[in-house]
Amino acid sequence: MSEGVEWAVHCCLTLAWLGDERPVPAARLAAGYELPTAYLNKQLQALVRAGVLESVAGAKGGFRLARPLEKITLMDVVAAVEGPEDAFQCQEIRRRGMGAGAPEGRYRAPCAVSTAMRRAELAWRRALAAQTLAEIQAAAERQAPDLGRGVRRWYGQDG
Amino acid sequence: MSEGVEWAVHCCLTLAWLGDERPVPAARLAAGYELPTAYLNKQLQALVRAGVLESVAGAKGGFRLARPLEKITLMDVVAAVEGPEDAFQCQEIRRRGMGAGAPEGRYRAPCAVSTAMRRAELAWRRALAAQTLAEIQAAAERQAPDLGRGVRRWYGQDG
DNA sequence: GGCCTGTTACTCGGATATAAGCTGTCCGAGTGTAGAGGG
DNA sequence: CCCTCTACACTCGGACAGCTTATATCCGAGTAACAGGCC
Repeated sequence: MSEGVEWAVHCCLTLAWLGDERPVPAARLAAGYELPTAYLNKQLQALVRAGVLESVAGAKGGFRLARPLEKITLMDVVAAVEGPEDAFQCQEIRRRGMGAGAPEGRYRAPCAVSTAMRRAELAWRRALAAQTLAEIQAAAERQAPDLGRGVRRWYGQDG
Repeated sequence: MSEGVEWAVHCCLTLAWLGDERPVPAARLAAGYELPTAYLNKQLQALVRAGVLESVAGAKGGFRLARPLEKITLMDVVAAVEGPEDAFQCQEIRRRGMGAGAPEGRYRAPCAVSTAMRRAELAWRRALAAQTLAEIQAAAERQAPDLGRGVRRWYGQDG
């Protein structure tokens, strides 16, 4: 899996801690985690296309959350970065080779292998959609209650 | 996800339909689905290393199931082909940049983002482990009851 | 003093190189088989 | 007729290229802020 997912989630949490007062530039977010600025910008653009973030152009511009953290699920972020298509793609190899001269209606029903894989992937997607970023933020603050304050201080220091 | 997973599952089903009378060469299995022989051989070797298949060397050699289909889960096959490591790898970016000068015990607990992603992946793995290849075979035969006969006929034709 | 305008600096956004991993291929080591020869 | 030895052909197994995808980077279009000039 692409590591851009981790970057995206952390950036969303950071944006939430900073509040929506003013947008945060990609370069600033990248500095906060020592990430390559331009490449992180690419991931943020994907989040904008998915409707998770909003981008503000011009001076004092940057990115901000498009909606509150309670309404953003892990599924939204993963789908934005990794793409909406399924990880397992059935190539229908059952029709090739020995299955070439099969009667017409044999392949009417989807491949049993594909069905089984899709069932597992659905469980994954459901687990992702069941968790909002707000819950993750709450879990992080349960570990370190002053995390939000620390983020705001770091961004206020020289930003 | 690698398409070798689909190949591996279909080959296991084929081996089960043919029975354990005699091992089946990789070239024969590849012909059955019009797959590149040498590359399929690579995937089959991975299954052997995982203990799912057994390989027989020499003339009249080939591959056979190491245990009955009821005792092989989708998880076994996926882990054998894709590798046992998790898809989501936490890079611990929370420690970099703004989190560099944090106190000692802050990162004692695992990252909340990583925990959330791991939870979803665990659901995926559980769904994979809950399905045996025998159940998939049963589902396939429910769609086409004469599938096993067809496979045996094709392999008996010129093999 | 207030308003308008031109400049400017800063931002996003997409087009462009580079590296890694998946896909595909090839050849050698090993081994069971089959056949021939001898007892 | 049966046993043994030898040569062989077939198999797996790992080492070697080609290509798609992910990673990283750069530069241009656009825009909001700001300063200066004009009313």
